[in-house]
Amino acid sequence: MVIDAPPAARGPAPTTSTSTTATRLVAAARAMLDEQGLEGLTLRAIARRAGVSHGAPLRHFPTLAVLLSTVAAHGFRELIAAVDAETGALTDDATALDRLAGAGRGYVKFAIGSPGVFTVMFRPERLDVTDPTFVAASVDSFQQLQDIVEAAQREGFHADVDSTRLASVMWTSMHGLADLWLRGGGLPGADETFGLDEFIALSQLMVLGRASNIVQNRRYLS
Amino acid sequence: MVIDAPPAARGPAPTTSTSTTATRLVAAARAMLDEQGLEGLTLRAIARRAGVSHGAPLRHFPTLAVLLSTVAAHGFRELIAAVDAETGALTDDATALDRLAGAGRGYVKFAIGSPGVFTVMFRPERLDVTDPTFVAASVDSFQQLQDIVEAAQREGFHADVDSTRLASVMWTSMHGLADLWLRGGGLPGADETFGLDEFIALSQLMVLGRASNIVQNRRYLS
DNA sequence: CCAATCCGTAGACAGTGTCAACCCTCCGGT
DNA sequence: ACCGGAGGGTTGACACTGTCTACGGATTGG
Repeated sequence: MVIDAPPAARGPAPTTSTSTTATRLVAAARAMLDEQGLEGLTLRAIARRAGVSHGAPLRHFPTLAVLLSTVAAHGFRELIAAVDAETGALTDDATALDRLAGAGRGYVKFAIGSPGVFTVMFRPERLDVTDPTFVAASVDSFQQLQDIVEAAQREGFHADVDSTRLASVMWTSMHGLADLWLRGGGLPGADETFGLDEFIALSQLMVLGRASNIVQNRRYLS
Repeated sequence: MVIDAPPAARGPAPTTSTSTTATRLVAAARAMLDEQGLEGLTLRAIARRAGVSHGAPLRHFPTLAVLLSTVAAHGFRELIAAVDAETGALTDDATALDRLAGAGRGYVKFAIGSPGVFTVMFRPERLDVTDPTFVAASVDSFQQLQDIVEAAQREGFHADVDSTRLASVMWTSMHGLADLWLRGGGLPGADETFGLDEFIALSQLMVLGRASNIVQNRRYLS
């Protein structure tokens, strides 16, 4: 019946130590998001998947919204890692603006690669948006972006603009692309020859300007 | 008990003709969205608000998702009107790029002014995204944008880019701003001196370039 | 005039989130 | 050595949800 690894059959702590019921609930929710998205993501279904009774989750999370906030917080940590991976893959001669473009690519590719978690991260109606670990993770994610933006500003990119506000605008441009792409499995005008990478490049061409496209064109526009 | 205008007390059609049960259900859902957003937007609550029994809605909409898709379709019609109003308010010497900027302002201002409907319009998990009237309304909304984009291209704005794809990118930039603004009641860096209008202008400064900002600066940046 | 159709009702059903009662197991203090 | 409490699991109940079905009354077309 239980698909994932069943937990403590009963009473005693398995004390594998990294496989507490709380973490297994979060993992179960995460797995369901990957497989089915938001659909059927209920408290009881998560509990079933984790192999516990329907009342068990409330011993660890006061409410479903808090459980999902924990999942979303993990999502933000993964997002940070994905952005790091994308910017870290740049060659040494990359400019700060190239890194900013890389951060945008990392953001969108994470969203499209993990649509379930990404979606729940931006469904405030299903989260407890005041949950401290959720808030901390999303603040850290924004700070990561702001750091990159500030580096680009030091190289002259819109140096006169407040860096927080500039980072906000960078965020909105990539977020809108990710959100609308996810909404309908693409965007008007997308086809085999012009896919996600091309849309990212086009969007960044407009937002970041031509200067940033030296690297982008080399990598993504043939 | 019933807050809105009660419908047919019983049997006979009131035949006010524009106040059928179907339209009143849509109006009730719309009113609830304006007042409480997504929260508590259930089939039965909509029925209560419309003054009918909980089974009545299914006589007119096969499912809650279809009812909400109808509400969302209305939202797209309103959005089209809001964009028309914003671009129509421009003076005669406005360029096509100014109109494009106006369309963006209209989009974001509609979203922030009617957050409930706007949000449901972009919650595919609560809609039947195959509903024909929903699809038609959203297609029309995109077409409206594309027409404006094409006019700007005729004036030289990124004339070499496919107009559908360019319109998609314009859409994502404003949509991301609206979505993230709604998510937290603002954006990092917003305050009394730098609000929504300023974020719109900053975003458009980057996406549309400096040329479009003659009008914008005059109107929104002091 | 009468049958069919429309459109409303009420009741049932499975499933939901949350709460309360219970119960077992572990651990620290005396 | 015991025992009391806490932690963390169980089950059952509650109000509520979306949808289905059976029912009933009015309107209307043949």
